[in-house]
Amino acid sequence: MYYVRKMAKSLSSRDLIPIGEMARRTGLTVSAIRFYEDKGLIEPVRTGGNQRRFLRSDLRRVSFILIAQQLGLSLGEIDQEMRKLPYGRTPNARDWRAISASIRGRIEARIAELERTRDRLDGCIGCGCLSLEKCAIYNPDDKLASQGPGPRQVLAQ
Amino acid sequence: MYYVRKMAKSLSSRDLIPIGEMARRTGLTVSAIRFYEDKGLIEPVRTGGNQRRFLRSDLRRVSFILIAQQLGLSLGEIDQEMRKLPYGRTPNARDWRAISASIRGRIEARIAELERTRDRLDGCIGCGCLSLEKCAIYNPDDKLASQGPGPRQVLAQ
DNA sequence: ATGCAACCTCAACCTAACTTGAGATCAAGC
DNA sequence: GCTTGATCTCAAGTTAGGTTGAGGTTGCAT
Repeated sequence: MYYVRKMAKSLSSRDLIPIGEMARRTGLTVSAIRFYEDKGLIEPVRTGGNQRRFLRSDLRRVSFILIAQQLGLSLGEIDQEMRKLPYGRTPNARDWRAISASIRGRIEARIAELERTRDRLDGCIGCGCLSLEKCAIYNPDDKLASQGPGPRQVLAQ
Repeated sequence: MYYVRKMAKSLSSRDLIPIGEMARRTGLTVSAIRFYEDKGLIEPVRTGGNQRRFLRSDLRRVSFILIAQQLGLSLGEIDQEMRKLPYGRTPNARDWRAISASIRGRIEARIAELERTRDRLDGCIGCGCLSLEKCAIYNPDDKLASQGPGPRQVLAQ
């Protein structure tokens, strides 16, 4: 009897992490962690009293979220990356290498885009046209490539 | 008399632009133009019947907004840049050169930041640690440099 | 067995940059 | 003068990534 009670205590305190401790250990706020659960990024178990308990692997999962966020991915994109893994597994070192490589592509692309903008801006500084019709910055390469909210097309002046 | 009427007509139809035409000529929606006015970025005059009428210089002003937005400035930052100009003048070619130079700085900085991240990621691909404690991406240079909403500090795993 | 910190849910609020809709008015051609 | 399209205001909705607060419950140590 004593033995069983001890086992039970050991299991719950060593491997089931309450949300406050998760917050302390990840640097997130409690509300942010709940928010991520809401978005389906983590799925803690619950105690009989309905309190969240996280597994150690959730720390790894949260680490992944934070790092990917740092790399500029939205929570939606992060969710997608994690769901690519078989059985919704928490990413391990091998997965991380694969995902990192794909993220590297995004970074490269973003850098290239900014470099193009910078070069166009250099040409533009001498020009000072401020005409949407002619501006190389406002009219990058593709005309009318419209997506999402925001300015749609270009004519002006 | 005839002369005066002609002048008046010439003035209003050539130089006072209704919001719909502004929209057509800038590619913005009517609601976006009203929104920019709301934010203080443009200040059209009004007709007796309370309709907005824009000056030709407002086309230039809107061009500036759109180009600066393309360069990654928020509407607030754009407003600040425009208010730097004496008498709230619409930016001309000389102003544009000054502002462009300052914007170029931001772009350079952003590129440098992404390059650092990319290089850290390269180191990280081989590591696969996924530990917030050690991760070079999540722990760039400065610890606890917290600003705005979002993750605050780092400990984990 | 009790006190209190930690936890729970749900709703509302926040910024940015707009859009959408309702209900009313204006301007211009015929 | 009438119709019709363009405009007007004002309120509410949208997405992302959360925060804040109210009001209520749990869990653990003493």
